[in-house]
Amino acid sequence: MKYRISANVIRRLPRYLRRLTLMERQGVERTSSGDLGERMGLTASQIRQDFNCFGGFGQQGYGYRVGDLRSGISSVLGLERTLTAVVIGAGNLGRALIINFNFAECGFELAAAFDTDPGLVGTALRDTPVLDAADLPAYLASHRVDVAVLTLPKKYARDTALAASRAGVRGIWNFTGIDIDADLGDTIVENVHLSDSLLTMGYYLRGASKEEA
Amino acid sequence: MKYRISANVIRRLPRYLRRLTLMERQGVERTSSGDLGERMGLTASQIRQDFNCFGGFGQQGYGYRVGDLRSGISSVLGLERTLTAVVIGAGNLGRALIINFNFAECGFELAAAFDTDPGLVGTALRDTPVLDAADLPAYLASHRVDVAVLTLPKKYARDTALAASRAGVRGIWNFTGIDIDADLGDTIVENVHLSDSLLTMGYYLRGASKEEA
DNA sequence: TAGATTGTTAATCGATTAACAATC
DNA sequence: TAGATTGTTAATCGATTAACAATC
Repeated sequence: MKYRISANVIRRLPRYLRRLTLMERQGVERTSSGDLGERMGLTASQIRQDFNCFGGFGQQGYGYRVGDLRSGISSVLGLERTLTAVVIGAGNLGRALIINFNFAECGFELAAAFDTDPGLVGTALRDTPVLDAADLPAYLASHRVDVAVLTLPKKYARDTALAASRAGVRGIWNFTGIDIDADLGDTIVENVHLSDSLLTMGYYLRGASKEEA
Repeated sequence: MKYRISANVIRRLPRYLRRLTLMERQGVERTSSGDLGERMGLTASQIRQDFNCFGGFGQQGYGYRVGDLRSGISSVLGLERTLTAVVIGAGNLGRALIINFNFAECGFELAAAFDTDPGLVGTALRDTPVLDAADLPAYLASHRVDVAVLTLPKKYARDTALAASRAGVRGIWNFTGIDIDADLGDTIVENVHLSDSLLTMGYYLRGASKEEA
């Protein structure tokens, strides 16, 4: 049990979880660092190192039981404790998340969405009520909200994040495409920059064709 | 000029580009590794190392001209050469990308979207025509498409990726939430797992409150 | 010129890989 | 027991940081 787990390891945990969930569904009951490494493109060594950050999930000479490993990692991520989220901005992206994204599988309950569109306010999207954005401050004051999902226009991002943070929201999942680097105290901000991912792929694509030429 | 640029450096380039674009808009004309590092939370050393992978963008004793640096990085990413993309699946997420995502800024032209919904086929979403998914093979055969954006249901992901790859598509930007690890030759797959990002934040959120308790 | 800041080399740090004794 | 595979320590590799001469 290491004192401090590196961010690299933490960022691999969701991948492990995903793969193990898949294997469990496929009926695979047993695995080993070698087997898992092959499936995931990692070395057996790295996998054993990673798992040993949290104390032995495995059994010498046998390997790992898929179910135990999955629930062990799930527990390291804290998934048995459900946190509460609200989506702020029910445009296309907000709706996509509300309707398609599996918050529960990530240990979150999606309690409500907020929007300014009078045509949306009062409706529900797949069991999630859409409330008036004007009522957000009152809502945050009276409900425990752990995470605010920002899917509203860029220009409101900063102020909304600041207000949410001051109202006790502890995490901001930010899809607005701008970096929120205001002083939010110890509110954690996870900036999702889809463009980073496409730009990176673009680099490799263009590089690849350059070598051909 | 290093022989091989590490993936770590490449993944930082979009962040540099974003920040420099912002600074340019704000009218900042000049910067230094120290200044930029402070703005971005990186060390001056690292920034100089990163930039020197591509040959000096700066001037000793002066620093970097923001515009030059931005266009230098833009050029490293290959943004002057436009690639072509199509979105496959015009549900909420697909529409969110078509309508809100700035493909042009990432060096892509969004040529078309594909869906099976007869109510959508034939319409246009912000200048992007929505075509019948049944015509996708014919389209790929007759148009150069560099990247397919997968925003369709999970179950079609693998087959669609395979078909696209065989039809000459060189990159798959995959939002379906499953890892596509079929043998796609040298087609590059960029899997976007939004859940990874939320799970990671969840880990830190839960950890933070544990320490409080 | 003097001051500032790069480009680049050297030192440190951390992460990955290899090796192997422990043990199921 | 013999074979397999972990947990863990040691070795390697790469990435970040520090230092400093070059130079604008």
